[in-house]
Amino acid sequence: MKKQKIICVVGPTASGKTDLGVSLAKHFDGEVISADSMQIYRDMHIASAAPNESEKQGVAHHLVEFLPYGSTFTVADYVKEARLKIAEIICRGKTPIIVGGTGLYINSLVNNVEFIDDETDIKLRERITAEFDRVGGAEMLKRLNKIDAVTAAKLHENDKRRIIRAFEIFESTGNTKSFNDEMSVKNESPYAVCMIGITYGDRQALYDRINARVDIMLQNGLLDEAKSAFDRNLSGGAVQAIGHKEFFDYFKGEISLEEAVENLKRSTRRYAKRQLTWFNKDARINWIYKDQTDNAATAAINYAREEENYA
RNA sequence: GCCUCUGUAGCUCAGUCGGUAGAGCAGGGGACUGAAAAUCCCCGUGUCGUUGGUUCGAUUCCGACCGGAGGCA
Repeated sequence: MKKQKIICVVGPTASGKTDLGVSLAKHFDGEVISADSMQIYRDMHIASAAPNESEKQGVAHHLVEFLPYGSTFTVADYVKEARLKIAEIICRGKTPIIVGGTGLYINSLVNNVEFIDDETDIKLRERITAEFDRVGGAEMLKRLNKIDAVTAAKLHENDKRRIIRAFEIFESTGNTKSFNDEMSVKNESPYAVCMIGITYGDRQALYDRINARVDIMLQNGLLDEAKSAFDRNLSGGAVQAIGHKEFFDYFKGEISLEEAVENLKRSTRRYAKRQLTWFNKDARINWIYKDQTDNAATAAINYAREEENYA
């Protein structure tokens, strides 16, 4: 079966992915599918840097600001939705362009990871978490080693979330996480993907961009947006977003606004670094360095044109 | 002008009763399969202000000088 061609734009926050995605969409008659774990939520438009109508330039954008702030959404949900969107776009005879910075979402989609069709069992998770808190990470890891040595060997005793998840998988499916992981990538991907990465060659230049963008967000009303999130006091994926939680201590009167802004900038910088760590190991990515090229859009279009850049 | 305090990592500061030094923050590297903007792991050589002296040996003690802060006039 012939593989479906898709273009994928990745990179750290504030590197200009949105812009580049739109340029590619216009050139290749495409539609954008976001791969961003925060832009999916509503009511955090400024913090998540979701594209506004003028930035979209008439290009259709999918999986952006379509979920209530307090809801939960998982990688499995993402892959399911994104696959549907890709199929729809191809049906329309257009090119799907995945744009985003959430490495886990992108990898899972592009590598065709198959998730078991199953809801997250919160009760089970809570039970295992309580057990973890009772006996400690070292003991939990020891127990995990008995049922799934492969996974246990990869985890540190402090890696609470992953240890808990490993037990969660075992108890709900009866299979080990390592077995499920292996099974999850058995089927070959139906996509031929051209991965384009955008960043700055000079780390400091990226950080300068990030700092400046935070200041712009503040001018655009980030504080009010964060305040209303604070007042609603919801739970769910969105509360983890960088951009709101950094102001919570300020609203409580524990730190100054200035400190909160510095914390926000720092969190964003660290996030960008983690994103780079994630993407740097993906050999398929064709990198564009914004501070070393005159025209990022042209460079990206050239990559997307060459058949050899699809894998 | 005199007196006191002070000068150690990018920043804030410990410390060495004399054997060339270490924390926090910043920063760097890595991991990542259902919370992922989350979560987790690893990483500290720097003319110890400059310059003389004492000493086997000085960042540490003494002197001078150069910065900085405060006080007295």
